[in-house]
Amino acid sequence: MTLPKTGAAFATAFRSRGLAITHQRLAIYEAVAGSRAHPDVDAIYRTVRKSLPTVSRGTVYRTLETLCNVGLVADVSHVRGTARFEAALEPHHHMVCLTCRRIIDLHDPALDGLAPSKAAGGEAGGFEVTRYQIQFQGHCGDCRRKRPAGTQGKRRKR
Amino acid sequence: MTLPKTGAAFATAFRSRGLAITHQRLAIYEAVAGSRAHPDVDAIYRTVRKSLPTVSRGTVYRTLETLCNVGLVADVSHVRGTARFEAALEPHHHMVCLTCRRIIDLHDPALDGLAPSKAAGGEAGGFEVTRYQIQFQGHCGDCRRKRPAGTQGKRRKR
DNA sequence: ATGGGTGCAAAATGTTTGCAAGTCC
DNA sequence: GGACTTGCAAACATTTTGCACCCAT
Repeated sequence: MTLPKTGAAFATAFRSRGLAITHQRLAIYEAVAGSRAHPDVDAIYRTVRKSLPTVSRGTVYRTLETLCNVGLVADVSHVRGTARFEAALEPHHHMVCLTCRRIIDLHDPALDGLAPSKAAGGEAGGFEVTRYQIQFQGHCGDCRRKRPAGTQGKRRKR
Repeated sequence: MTLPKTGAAFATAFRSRGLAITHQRLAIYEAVAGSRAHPDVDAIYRTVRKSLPTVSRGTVYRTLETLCNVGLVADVSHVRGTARFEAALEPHHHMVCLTCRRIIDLHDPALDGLAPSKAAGGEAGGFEVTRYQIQFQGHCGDCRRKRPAGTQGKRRKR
């Protein structure tokens, strides 16, 4: 689970869910897995076009959603959708409910003062941290009460 | 700096930058400051319409950008813009360059195992954390070398 | 063969922008 | 009065969707 999934892992993830393995899906997955740049849809689209000149953007969108659902790919910006705002008070963190998209403020002194250790960030060289923010994702009390549990929604609408 | 800015702080922030204080700006700021729900543009627009029935969405967008720039309001989802993806490896964190928008992976064991302390989240009641992700924001080595320093860009394009 | 997947194009969202008119200092 | 703001509408960018055809299983 540490390095890029092999084609085998890819095939397994799909077969076990009854999803077809297509050239497009493979190519799109490889485009993401082969980049360290956290590419956006357009970058992925352009990359895939090189090997499959006829793919459409629609397929890229649909496939990325599928890949996210099967857990092979992740959307980096975990709070997606329309922009959301808050009054700028002192820095704090957020708990994001994956079911109802509610965002709950979290002020917790225990989480202050973190910093990436020098050793860690390979490419971190010279990165100057202005501030940071933690997003705890999960399910809020309300939603857990409503839905049994583990009954996760699909990818949220943008 | 702890509780919602007063009208005075609002006026100061604007005057000191030569920005006009208008009904719209005040109402929009109050709509954000008066909500704990991290409202999106549309929610803010609808709230403001109650007192200023003629405001336009354009003004809401522009004003929110202005408020972000003067530091009175913050965009909750700090990694905004188009959706960006990565292969799902083990959980890790990100350093986001505010200048060039580059996202750098950060694997740092020292940052694992965090959890919101029970005491903290007032509304946290029953929130079940599935995972979490830290975003360190700042400026990457490359950008710091190029621009003197403190020369921050405006709000990034969506 | 057959049902899910793809390509294409249109539609739906969300956000930005140009410009004339209005407002704040 | 002059510069900054607003409202409006059009332009843009991004993402979603309907539908006919195609291809993995």
